[in-house]
Amino acid sequence: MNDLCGASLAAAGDYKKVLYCSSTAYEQLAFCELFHLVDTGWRDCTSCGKQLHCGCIASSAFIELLEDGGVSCVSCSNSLRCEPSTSEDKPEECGVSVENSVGEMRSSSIKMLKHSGDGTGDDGQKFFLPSDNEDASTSQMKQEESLPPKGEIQTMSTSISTFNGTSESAHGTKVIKHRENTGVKDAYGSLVQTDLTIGLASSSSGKPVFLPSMAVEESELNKSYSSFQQGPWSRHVLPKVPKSILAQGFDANASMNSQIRVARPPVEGRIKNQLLPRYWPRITEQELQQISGDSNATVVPLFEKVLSASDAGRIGRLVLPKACAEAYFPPISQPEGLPLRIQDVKGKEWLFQFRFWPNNNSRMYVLEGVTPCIQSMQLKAGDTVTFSRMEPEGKLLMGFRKASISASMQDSRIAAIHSGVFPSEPSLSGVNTIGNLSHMSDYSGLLQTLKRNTDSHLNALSTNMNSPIGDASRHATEKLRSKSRVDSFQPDKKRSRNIGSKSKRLLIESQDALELKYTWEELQDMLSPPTTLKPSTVTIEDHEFEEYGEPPVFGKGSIFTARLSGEQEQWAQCDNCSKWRRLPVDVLLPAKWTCQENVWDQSRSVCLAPDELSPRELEYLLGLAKEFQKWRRPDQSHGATRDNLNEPSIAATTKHPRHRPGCSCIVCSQPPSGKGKHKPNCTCNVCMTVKRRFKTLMLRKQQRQAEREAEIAEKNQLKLETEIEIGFAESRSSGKGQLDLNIHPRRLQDNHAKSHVSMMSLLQAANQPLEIYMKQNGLTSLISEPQASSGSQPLPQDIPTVQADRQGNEEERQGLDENQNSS
DNA sequence: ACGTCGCATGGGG
DNA sequence: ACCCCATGCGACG
Repeated sequence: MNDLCGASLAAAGDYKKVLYCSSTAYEQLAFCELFHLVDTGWRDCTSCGKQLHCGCIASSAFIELLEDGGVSCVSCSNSLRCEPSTSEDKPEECGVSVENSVGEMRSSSIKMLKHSGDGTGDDGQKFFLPSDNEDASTSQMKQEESLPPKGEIQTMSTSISTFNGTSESAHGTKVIKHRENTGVKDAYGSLVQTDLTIGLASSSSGKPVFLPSMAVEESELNKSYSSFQQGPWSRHVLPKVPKSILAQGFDANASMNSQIRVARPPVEGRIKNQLLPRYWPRITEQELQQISGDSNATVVPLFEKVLSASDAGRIGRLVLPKACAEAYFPPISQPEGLPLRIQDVKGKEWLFQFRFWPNNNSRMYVLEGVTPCIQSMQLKAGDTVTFSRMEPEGKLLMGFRKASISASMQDSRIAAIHSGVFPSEPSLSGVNTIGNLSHMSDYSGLLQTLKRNTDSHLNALSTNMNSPIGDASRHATEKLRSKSRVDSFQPDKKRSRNIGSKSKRLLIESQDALELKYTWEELQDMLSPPTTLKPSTVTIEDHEFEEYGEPPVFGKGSIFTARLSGEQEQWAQCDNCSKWRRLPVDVLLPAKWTCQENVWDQSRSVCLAPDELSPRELEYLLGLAKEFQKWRRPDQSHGATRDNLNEPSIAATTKHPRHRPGCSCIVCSQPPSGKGKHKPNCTCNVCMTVKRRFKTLMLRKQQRQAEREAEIAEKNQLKLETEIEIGFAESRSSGKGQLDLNIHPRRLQDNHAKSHVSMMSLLQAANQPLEIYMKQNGLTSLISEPQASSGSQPLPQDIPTVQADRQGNEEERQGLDENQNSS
C-alpha cells in the first residue's frame, strides 16, 4: 500500500495515530483514508492497535469528527473513541468507510484552480475542473475509487461535513472550505451541501499546486464527463503561498462531501480481509431501499461483480468470485451444488444452480441458468450485478447497475476524435472542419485527444470499443498509480485490458485502453482559460474565483484544414496581432502563442508580416470553425439533429428557405460561392451525396413518369412523349451552373421551359456517372471556381477544406444513408 | 450441426 | 509460485 501515498507515506504512521486519537486535522483524517482504505477498509489505530470499523451498514459514507477527538458515525450516531477495547467483534467502533468518497467528491464551483506560484514567477500551474452540475441520478451512476496518482499529484482530502472555514494544521497544510447547497438530496433525504475545499498540494516535483480533490481521480472525469459539459468553469487564484508552507512539501487538497456510492467492506468477519475490493458492494442506500422495498427488513450488501463477456453471454453461467461464493452462499461439497433462489429488484424470484467445478485443486463457483435473469435486467458485459441478503430471513437478493459510462464514453470518444489533435487520415471530405485544440467541452475527450497524440493506433482500438466498462477505469487508475511517469509514456501491451479484470481475450476494449498518458500536471498545463469570454469574479474568503461560461482551452485553439490535394494544415491565431498563421498539421501549440514563435514560416514570424489569408478566406475559415463548434454543441444550434449534422462545417447559406445551420441538404452542402472546386471524379462526401441524390431524383422522376405514363396509357393517349425536366439552379456570382436538386417536383412544372429531357435520356442519366452527365450538359463542376485571393500568397485554389476523421466519416456515411432512405 | 456440460487452459495479479 | 477466473473446447446428447 505504500506506493499509494507517495512521498507523504512517511507520515502515515503518525497520521493514523492522529486519525483516531486526536481531534485536530481533518485533512489528516482524510489523508489516512486515502492511503489506508485501499487495503481492506479496516484500519487499526496505531496507538491502541484496535481495528476500527463501523458495522452499521448505513453509515459507511460519513463520519463526523467530534471536537473532543472522537469520531461519530453519522448514521448510527455512535460516538467512537480510540480506546483500547476487547470487544473486537462488536461493531461499536466506527472507522470510516469512505473508500470512495474522495473520488465522489465534487466541487460545485471550483473548476480550475491556478496556483499563484511560489514566488519564483512560476505561472504554469493551472488546474481546470469542469463544473459539476451532476444530479442525483448521475451521482447514482458512479462507481469510483479514489486514489491519488502516485508520485504525480499527491492529494489529501477531507470529507468532514462540519468544517467550515479556514484551518491550518500543524503541518502547514491549509484547507479552506466553503459550503454550498447543491440542491441534491442524499440517501437520507437531506440536501447535500457541497463543501468546497481548497487545499495546498505539492507535486512530485516539489512545486506546490492547488487543486481540488477531484483532480486526483482521472477516471472520474471519464465517468462523469457528461455532467461536465456545462459551465460554469472557474479558476481559482490563490494568494501567494508562504515558503514556510511550501517547504513542508506537503500535500493537502480539497474535497467535497456528497452522498455517494460507497464500497462497503465485507460485513462478515471471516472474509473481511480476503475479499478483493473490486467485489465490495457499492450499492447505495437508495438502492438498498429499493431492494428492501417498504419492508422493515435490513438489506445486507454482500458483494458485486462486473459481468464478463461470458457471464453475460448465452452460456448462462455466471462465474462467482470464489471467496464470495464461499462466504455468502451456502456451502456445497458436491460439484452439482444446490439450487438457489435469488430475488431480483422487482421481486421476481429466480432459481439458479449454484455449483462449482473442480479446478486445479480448487473450485470455480458458478451460478447456472442466469440467462433469463440477465436478460430481464437487460444486462450486458460490463454491467454490474450485486448480491445482497435480506435480514433476518436470509433471503438472497440480486440487483444490478448498468455501466453508465458507456454512453458518455462513446460520446466523448467521438468528441475527442472530432477535436483530434492529429487527424490520422487524409481528408475524405471537401467540407469538414475540426476545431483542433479548440474549446474542450469535456475532459474525456481531452484526455483521449491527448492519448491520441501519443498513440495513434488507439483510434483503431477504440473503434472496437463497444461498451466501456465501468470498473475498468478503476483498474486503469490503479495501474496509473502504480506506474512511474516515465513508464506511463511507454507503449504497454498490458494496457489493453478490459472489463475490470484481466483477460486479453475479451473483445471489448475498455477504458483502460484509453488510459491516460498524461499526468494531471501535464494535462493541466495544457489548459488555459477560454479566450473568448471575460470571466466573472467571485470572492470567497479572500480567494478569488474566475468563473467562465466556457470550458478551458486546451492548448492553442486552432483550425485544421485539408485541401483537396490531401495537404493538411493548421491555422492558429497570434495572441499579439491576431493574425492567423499557417502551421504544420502536427504542431501542438501552447496556449499563448505569437508570431514570434512561428518557427515554421520565417517570413511570418513577426507580427508585421502580412496576413496569409485574405479577409474573405479568413471569414470562410472562421465560418468553418464556427460551424464546427455549433456542431459540437448541438443544443445551441437550434435543434439540429444528428442527422443533419453530418456535414458540420458547411458554411451557412441562405440558399433555400428551409435552410438551417447544420442542414445537410445538397444546396447547403456546397461551399459558398467562389469557394472550392471538386473534380468530376471526386468521391468526397459532398460529391457522393450529390451523386446519390441525383440518382435518387432521377429514379423518382422515372417512377413518377412511369405512373404518369400508366395513367396516360389508361387514357389511350399513346403518342404522348413525356417530358420532364431537371432544374438547374442558376449559379451565383460565378455564373456557373450548379445542380439544384432541392427543387420540389411541383416547382418543376413551373419551370417547364427551361430544359427538357426525354425519358430515354433520363434513364441514361440515372445510370451513368454524374460527371458524364454534367459534361454532357455543359457543367464542369458542382462547385464554382474560387475567387481570386487577395493575399500576397494566395490560398491554394482548393480552399481549405477541413478534414473529416474516421468517425466523422462514418457518421456521415450513416447520415447520408439515412438521408437516402428517407428521401 | 448445434447446444450443453464439464472441465482445461492460461493470463494476470 | 500460486491462485483466481475468463473463456476455450472436447465430449456428449
